[in-house]
This record gives sequence, structure tokens and C-alpha cells, in this order.
Amino acid sequence: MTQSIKDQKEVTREVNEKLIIDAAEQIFALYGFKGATTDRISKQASLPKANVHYYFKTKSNLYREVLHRILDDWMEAAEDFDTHPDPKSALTNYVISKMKFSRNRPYASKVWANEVLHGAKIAGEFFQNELQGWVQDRTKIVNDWIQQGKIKAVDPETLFFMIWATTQHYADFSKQLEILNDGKAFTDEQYQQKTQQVVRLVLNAVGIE
Amino acid sequence: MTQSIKDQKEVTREVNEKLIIDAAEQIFALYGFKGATTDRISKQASLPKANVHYYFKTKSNLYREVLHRILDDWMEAAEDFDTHPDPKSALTNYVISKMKFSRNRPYASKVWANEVLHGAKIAGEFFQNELQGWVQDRTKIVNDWIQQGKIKAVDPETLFFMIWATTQHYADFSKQLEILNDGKAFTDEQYQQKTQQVVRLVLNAVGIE
DNA sequence: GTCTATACGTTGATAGAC
DNA sequence: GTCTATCAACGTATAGAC
Repeated sequence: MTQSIKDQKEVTREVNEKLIIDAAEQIFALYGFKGATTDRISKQASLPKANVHYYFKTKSNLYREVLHRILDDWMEAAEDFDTHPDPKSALTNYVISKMKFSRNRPYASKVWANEVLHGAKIAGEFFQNELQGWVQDRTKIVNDWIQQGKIKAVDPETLFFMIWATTQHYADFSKQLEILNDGKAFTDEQYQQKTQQVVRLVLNAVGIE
Repeated sequence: MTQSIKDQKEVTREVNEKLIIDAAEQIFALYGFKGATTDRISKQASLPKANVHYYFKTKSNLYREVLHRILDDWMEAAEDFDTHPDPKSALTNYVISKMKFSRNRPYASKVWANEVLHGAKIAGEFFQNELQGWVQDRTKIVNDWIQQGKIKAVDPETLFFMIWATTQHYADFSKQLEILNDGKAFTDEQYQQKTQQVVRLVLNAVGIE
């Protein structure tokens, strides 16, 4: 008997928690941690403020959850690098994947940038190991390519940092791009073209083509 | 008679205003606009909180002044691009200049990133024209290089965006670099080497060398 | 599980003595 | 021009009715 009721409640909980996390991601991105108020988040989620505290207890907890989800999604993009053996495909697909993330999840990118900018006080606790491991593994791959003469001799860490910086900039500094684009946000077609240009610059940088 | 007194007061004012702006740049960088309190800024400047309001009236005013100074300094770095006629020197010196700025003025870079990240609500009012003009002029120069066959055909805007993104990332995401560097900040020597790597990647990207 | 009303702490800003 | 004391506004969090 209680099973179906419990299920119903759990569904409600899951739905509302997702509503709140989605809303929080956007509000944290737009206003920063301190600037974001639980009141604004609740309004964005179309729920009473008290419910936000009911589900997540504190604003800091909610923020931590938002960061966790972003890191998971960020890691997923790495697959597009790993599943292609040759440098041209791997780099091309990775850059495209990162550019798509900036396009589809601009708030996520901004929340992350904001967090690292201010010292990664919260995220630092849990993303340290993942980041180091990720870079170590891919550094090996890039160094192999260099030894096999497939790409020019470049510092792998600097290369990845450049790819992250450039692709994430399209989300984090979108306002600056908008200003340069006569105040208008990029159309899908414009964004596609910019993506191709970034791919070309990255391939050039390692001497492919 | 009052001349010398007035001079003295003006000197005091200038000294204190600079103290406060320096402190504010750091506190805004570390905590964001909302997270930065006038109390913390005043303590950082070793002055009573009331003096901050005496000199700048409001926190928003002070923030605006901080942004103005940053934009001025940012524009100055462009000289290292303009004073060299050939692409290799111009790009090399510009990248080095931008990397130096990230090293010497990390707080300035972070305040700017934070401002643009959250929609450039304040800076947008005054940096729109300067940015558009800056990019238009340099786009011409890059296109000339392309037509003269001095560099590969790349989109100038994407190129500049990549240079800004990468060089500013060394300030804005310094925490992430620190984590990858076993928790230690870069030494001057390490930073020099990274700078050389970035220069190489940028030159490769446009097909020089 | 939902929501209104409220307590409590923090912060921007100022009044007024020096 | 400097600084202490103070206030009003706001925001987090919760108590308690439904």
C-alpha cells in the first residue's frame, strides 16, 4: 500500500529537486554565489522559498549539488577525445564537443568559471583527483603522437589549457562576443562557423593539415 | 595661503583613493561584487569603513572606478601588438605582454572576467565602443598579412579571441593550474616556459615558422 | 509534503562628535 | 578630513499551521 505513495513522493522529490537545481544553475551563473538569493532561485523554479530549504537545507548545499552535476557533465565531454585513435579526429571531435557544451550549457560553464575564479573553495575539495588523473592520462596520449611524428612537439598541458580556455570562453565571455556582433547573440550558423575556425586553429597549432 | 593646505589634502585624497582602489580590486576579485563587503575592503586598505564611503560614496561607484582602471590597463597592452609591423614580432610580443599582465595583475583580470561573466552590466556601458574599434582596426592588419601571404588564412576575430582566452586563463583559472602543479603556484621560471609554449602554439596556429 | 509568517544575522550607508 | 556609533534593508533559515 504505502509503496505506491512512497513512489509518488519520491517522484515529486526528484522532479522538484531537478527543477531547483536547474533554476539554481542559472541564478548562480547570472549573479554569483552571494548575489544569488534563495528567493530568486525559488521564483525561477516556480516554488516557494521554503521548499528550496526543505529539499537542500542550505544554500551552500544546493550550490555544491550544482557544482557536482557540472563536473560530471564536463567529464563526459572527454569521451569524444578518447574514442578516436588518431590525433586529427580526437582533437577535432573534442573541440566540437566542448564548443557544443558551451552553446548548450552556458550557465553550467559560467558557474564553474565563477567557482574557480574565486579560488575553487568548494569544488576544490572534490575535483582535484579527477582533474589530475584526466590530464595525466591524456598527456601520455599526446606525447605518443609526438614521438610517432604525428603532430608537432608541443607541451600537452599547454595545449589542453588552450582548448579549455578558448572553448569555455565562448560561454563565459559570450557578452563580449555579443558586443562585437553588434549586440546580437550568435545564430546557430554563426556558431557553427566559429566552431570550425577554432578547430582549424587548434589543428594548425599542432601542425596537422 | 590655502594653496599649500589644499595641495596637502589633495595628496591625501589621491593616496587614500589609490589605497582603496587597490584593496577593492583584490577583494572584488576574491569574493565577487556582492561577496565583497565595504568592511573587508576598508580593512584591506587599513582605513575605517566610513572613509571608503566618504571617498566613493557607494560600493557601486568604487566598483565602477576599479573597472575603469582595468580597462585602461588592458588597452595599454595593445601597444605591444601595434608597434611591430611583421606578424611574428607583433603576435609574439602581444602574447608575452598579455601573459605578463596575467602574472602581474591577476586580480584585475579576475575582476574583469567576473564582470563579463555576469553580463557586463556595469562595464558594458563604457567599453562597447572601445572594444569594437580595437578589434576592427586589428582585423584589418591581420587580413593584410593574410593577403600578403605572410600568415595562413584564419578568422582574425577567432584568433584574437583565442589569444585573450588563453592568456587570461592563466590568471582567471590559476587555481586549476595550481592543482595540476601539485598544489603549488608557478615559479617565475615555470611561467616563462608556459609563456613560450603559448607563443609557439599561437604562431603555429597562423602558420609561422 | 507545502507554504506563510517571522526571527536573526549581516551589510551598506550615514549622522554627528572630533 | 577622520572615525565611532547606529540604523534600515535585506537575506537565510526555520517554526508551525495546513
